[in-house]
Amino acid sequence: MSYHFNEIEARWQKYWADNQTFNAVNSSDKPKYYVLDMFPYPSGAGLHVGHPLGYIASDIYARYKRHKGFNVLHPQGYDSFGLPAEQYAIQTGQHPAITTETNITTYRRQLDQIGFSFDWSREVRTSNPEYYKWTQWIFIQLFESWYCKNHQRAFPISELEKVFSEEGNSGVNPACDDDVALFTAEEWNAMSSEQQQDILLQYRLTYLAETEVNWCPALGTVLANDEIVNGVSERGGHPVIRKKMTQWSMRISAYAERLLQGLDTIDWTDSLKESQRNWIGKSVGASVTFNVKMTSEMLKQVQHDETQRHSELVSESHPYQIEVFTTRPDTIFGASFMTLAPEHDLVSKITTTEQQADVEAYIEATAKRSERDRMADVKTISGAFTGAYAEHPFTKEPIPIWIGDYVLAGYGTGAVMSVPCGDQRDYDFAKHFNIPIPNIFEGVDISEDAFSDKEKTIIANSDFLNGMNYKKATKRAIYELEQLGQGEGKTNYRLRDAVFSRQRYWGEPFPVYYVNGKPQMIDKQHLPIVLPEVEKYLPTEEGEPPLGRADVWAWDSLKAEVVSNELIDNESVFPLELNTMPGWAGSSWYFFRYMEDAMRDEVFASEEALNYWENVDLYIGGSEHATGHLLYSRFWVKFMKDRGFVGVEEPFKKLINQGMILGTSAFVYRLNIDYLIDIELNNDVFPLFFVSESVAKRIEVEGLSIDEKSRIEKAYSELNNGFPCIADLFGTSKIHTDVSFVNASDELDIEAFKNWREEFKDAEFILEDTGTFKVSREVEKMSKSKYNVVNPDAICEQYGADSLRLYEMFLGPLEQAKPWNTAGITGVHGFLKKLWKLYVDDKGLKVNAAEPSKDNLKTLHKTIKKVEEDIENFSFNTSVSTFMIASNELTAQKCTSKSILEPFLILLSPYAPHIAEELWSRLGNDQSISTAPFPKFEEKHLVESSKNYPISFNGKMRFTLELPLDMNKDEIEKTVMAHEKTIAQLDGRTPKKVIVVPGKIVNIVG
RNA sequence: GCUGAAGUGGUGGAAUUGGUAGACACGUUGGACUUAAAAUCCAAUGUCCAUUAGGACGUACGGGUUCAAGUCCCGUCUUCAGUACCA
Repeated sequence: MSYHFNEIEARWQKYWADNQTFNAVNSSDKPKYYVLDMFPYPSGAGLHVGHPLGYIASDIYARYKRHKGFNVLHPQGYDSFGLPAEQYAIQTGQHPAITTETNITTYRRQLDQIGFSFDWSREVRTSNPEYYKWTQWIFIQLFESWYCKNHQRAFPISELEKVFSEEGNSGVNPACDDDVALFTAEEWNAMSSEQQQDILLQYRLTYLAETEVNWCPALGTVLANDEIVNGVSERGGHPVIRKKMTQWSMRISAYAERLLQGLDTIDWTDSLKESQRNWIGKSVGASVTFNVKMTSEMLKQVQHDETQRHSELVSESHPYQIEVFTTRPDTIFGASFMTLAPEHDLVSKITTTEQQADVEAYIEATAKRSERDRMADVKTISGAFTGAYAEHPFTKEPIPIWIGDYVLAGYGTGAVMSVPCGDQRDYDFAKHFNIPIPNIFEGVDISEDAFSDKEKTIIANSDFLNGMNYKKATKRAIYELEQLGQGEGKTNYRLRDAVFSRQRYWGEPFPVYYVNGKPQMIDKQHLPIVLPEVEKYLPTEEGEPPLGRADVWAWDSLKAEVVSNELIDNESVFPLELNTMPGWAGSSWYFFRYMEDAMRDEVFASEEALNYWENVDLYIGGSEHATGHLLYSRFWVKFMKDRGFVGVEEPFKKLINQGMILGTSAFVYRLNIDYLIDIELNNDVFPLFFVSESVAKRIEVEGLSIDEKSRIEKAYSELNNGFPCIADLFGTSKIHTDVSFVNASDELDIEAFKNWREEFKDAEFILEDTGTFKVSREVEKMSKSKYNVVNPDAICEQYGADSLRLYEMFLGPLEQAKPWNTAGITGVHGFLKKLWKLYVDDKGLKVNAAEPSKDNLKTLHKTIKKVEEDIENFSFNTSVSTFMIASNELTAQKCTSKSILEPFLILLSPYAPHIAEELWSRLGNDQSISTAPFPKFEEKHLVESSKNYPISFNGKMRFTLELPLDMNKDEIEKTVMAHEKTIAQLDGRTPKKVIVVPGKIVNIVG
C-alpha cells in the first residue's frame, strides 16, 4: 500500500473540523499558552508559498505545546479593512464587503488545505460590525481619557474636569498640547460648556487637530509619504500639495517613555527593539532660549505685528526669541552661531534687508528639493546668513543667525545652537562659511574635526564650567540657565502623535457627531455605528471623504439612531464624522478578542477570559510591522491597562519575524536578429529564436556558429518564399518565463512555453548539446510580474500538505530570507514516502510488538532530544533533517518495533500532522495524535562506551581511532603514540607536545 | 551616515560551549531495473595534484591569539533590511 497523501490529508482535515480538535477551552488544569500569527489581509491574489511560512512555524509550535501538556490558544482571523478592496470597489463598483468575503473564502480554503490547527470558532474579522463596535468603543475610551505625567498613566477625563473646577489647571502635569493657557477654578467654572470642551480637547488621548497632509487635488485624496515620488503622486503623477486638515490624532507621545521602558521586559529580537527605540528617539538635554538682538528694522516690524495681535508672551525688550533643544548644554560657551530651519517662522521676521535676497533664494532652492534629495545629499553644505544676531545667554555676545537645511523643521524646535567644536555638522557648516570655531575643550585638537566624545570631555574657556566633565558641566549649565529663566532640563522624543483619520470608505466609521463643530461621542449602547451605503467609493467633488456621499449619515440624538441627512437641523439631528479609522485601528487589539470563547456582545472579552489568557506568549509575523502595528498595539494595550480594561502591560511576550521567501525567477534568452531581405515582409511572421542558457553565454562572446546562422537564415528564407535572407545578430535579451515550465534541472518545457503566449507559438529553439533547453535562474522577490509565484494549491495537489510544511521549514532558518525552489521538494516528499514504507508495506502494517534493539532506542532518543531542542530554539530546519536521519537509520536497522515507531510519530506530528495521524490511527489509537504526550527523553540510551577519536597532527586530522571512553588521559596518549599510523605520521620525529582532551580529540604537536 | 543581520561546495543550508568543516537535501555523473520513460534502488560528488598509499589548499579579504579558529580579537570589503543630517 503506497502513500496516498491526498486522500489521507483530506480525511484528517475533515476529522479535525468535525471533532473541533483544536478548539481551545477557557479553563483548564493545564498551563495556558497563546500562539498567534499576524492575521492576514485577504488580498484578491490569494496565498503564495511565501505567506504560510510563519503560519507553519507557529502551527508546529502550537502543536508541540499541546503535546507538552499546555492548553493552547491558536486562533486566526482577517485584517479585512483596507485599501485594495476599496480601490477595486472604485474601479468596479463592487461593494468592498463582497470582494472581502470572496477573498476570505479563498484564503480559508487555501489555509485549510495546509492542515493548520487553528481554532476557527474564535475567528475575528476587523470589518465585521460585531468586532468594530469595540474598536469604536476603545476610541471613545481614549477620547474620555487624559494622561498624567506624575503618575505616568491615563485617567478618566471626568477626574480632570473635577480638578479644573476645584483648582484650575496649574497643579496638573498632563501630556497635552503645547500651548495650553493657565486658568483658575473660578475662570474654568465661568466658561461656557463649549469653551470647556475646547480646552478638554487639548488634554484628551485622542483629539482633533489641524495637521498637515499631502493632498492630491487631482485624485481628491490624501497620500502617504510612500505614495509620493519626486513631489508628484505615484499613481498618475499628479501634483501634491501640503494642506492643513482637521483630523483625529492619537496622543501616543504621552506613552513614549513607557513604550521605551517596556522593551526591556519583552523577548523580541535586538534589531526590532532597536528600531522601536530609534522610532521613539529619546534624547536628554536642555531647552535654551536665545534672545534675538533687535535692530530698528525689526522694531518697526514688531510694532506692526503688535497692532494685529496682542502678544503677551513676548517680552518688551526681546520680542523675538529662539528656543532650541540641545543634548549638550555643557558646550553652550562654544556656540558661535545659530542655525534655523529654512521653514522656521522667525526667518521672515528677523532677516535684514541686505540679506533678504540671499535668504529668499536659499529658501526657494531648498523647497524644491524633496526630503529624499536632502537626505541623500548630506555632503553638500548650504545655508544663508539672515543678518540678524542672537545674544548668548551668559556672555551676552552677539551670535550670528543662519539658516541651513541640515536643520529640520520637523524635529525639536527647528532651530539649533551651533557648537562647531563639538558637532561635526556644525563644524562643517562653520568651515564652509568661515564662521569662527572656538575651542572649549581642554587638550583637544579641533583643527581637522569636531570633538564629540562626551566621556572624554573636559570643558575649558567656559567661565563657570571650566574644568568640569560632561556630566557636571551639563548639570551646572542647566542650573545657571534656570536662574536666568532662559532654559531648563528637557527630554525630547522623536515620536510624534499619530494621525488617526483617513479619507477612505473601507474602514471603521467614527462614533462621532458634531454639535456646532464640537465632536460628541455616541453612547456605548448605540454601537456599532455601521458603515453607510454610498453610491461611489470616491471622495466627493468638494473634496470630502467618501462618507460625504452617504445619504443616511446623520445622528438623531433623541432617537439615538443614524438617520437621513435631510433631517439635520443641528438641534437634535447632527452630522456624523466623515472620516474613517486607519488600518491599524482594528489590528491594535484583536488579540484580546480571540480570548473570548463565546464572542459575547456585551464585552470585547470577558474578565475571566482576559485573566486566563493574559497576553500572547508567542507572536509570529513579518518585520515590516516593526514600527507600525507593533508600536500602536503596545500603545493601546498600555492605555487599556491604565483604564483597567485589561490586565497586561505588553501584548506580545515573545516575537519572531519570519524571513521572506523569495522567488527563483527563470529566464530564457531571445536572439535579437537583424536581417536583410529583398522583399518587404511583415516582421511578425518571422519566428522568434530562443537559445539555451550556455549557448546564449557562448554567443555573447563568440557570436553565432555557422550552423546556427545557416539554420536561422534558412528558417527566414522559407517564410520568404525561398529568397535568401542574411541574418545578423546583435545580442540576446533575457526575458522572464513562468517557473512552472521549468523542471528541477532547469530544463524548459518547450511545448508549455510555446502555448503560453501567442507570439511564442512558432518560436524556434537552439538547444544544448545534450538536446535540452536550459533556462538561467535568479533570486528575486516573489511577484506576479516576474512569473515566479508558486501557488501552495499546486504543491498540495502534487506533493501534499505535509510535504509543503516540511519543505517550507527545511528551506532554512525561519528568520532568514531564502529562495523558494520547487525542485527541492522531492527531497522531503521522498522522506515521507520512505517513512510510510517503514510502517506499511504491500501486505499492510509492518509494525509489531518486537523488543527494540539498542540501536533503535539510541536513534529514537537522540531524535527526541534534538527535535525538542530545535523546536524550543525555533530551529525547524534542522529538525527536518533530524527526522530524515532517524528514518534512514530505522530503515537500515529494519526496525518494526511499535515502542519505537509509535513515539516517533508524535515527534513528527507537529511538522507533518496528516501522515502522523494516519499512521497513529493504523497503530490502533482511536484518539487524535494531538492528545498524545510528547515522548520523554532518556539519557541512558545515548550512553556510549567508546569514542571514535580524531587523531590530529599540528591541528590537522589524519585518522580516527576507536577508544573506550573510560580510558584516562595517560592511557589514551600511550595507546595513540604506540599506534602504527602515528609512528608513520611522525616519521621518526619526536613530538613536542601531545594534547589529549578525553571524549573529544587528540592533537600531536611537533 | 547610523543601527541591525549576514558572507561556508554547482544550489538551499549543517556544524548549540573553540576540538573530525560541508550534516541533511537539491543538482550533477555513473550504474541497476525497464522495450522505453517515469518511479525506485546503488555508488561517486569542495578544489587541485597523485589516481594505490596519500598530499596540498579550502568557511568574503588581510592580520592576530591558541596545541587547535567557520567559531575569539583587530582591521578591510561586500550584500540585505531598517532609518533620522535628530541638534
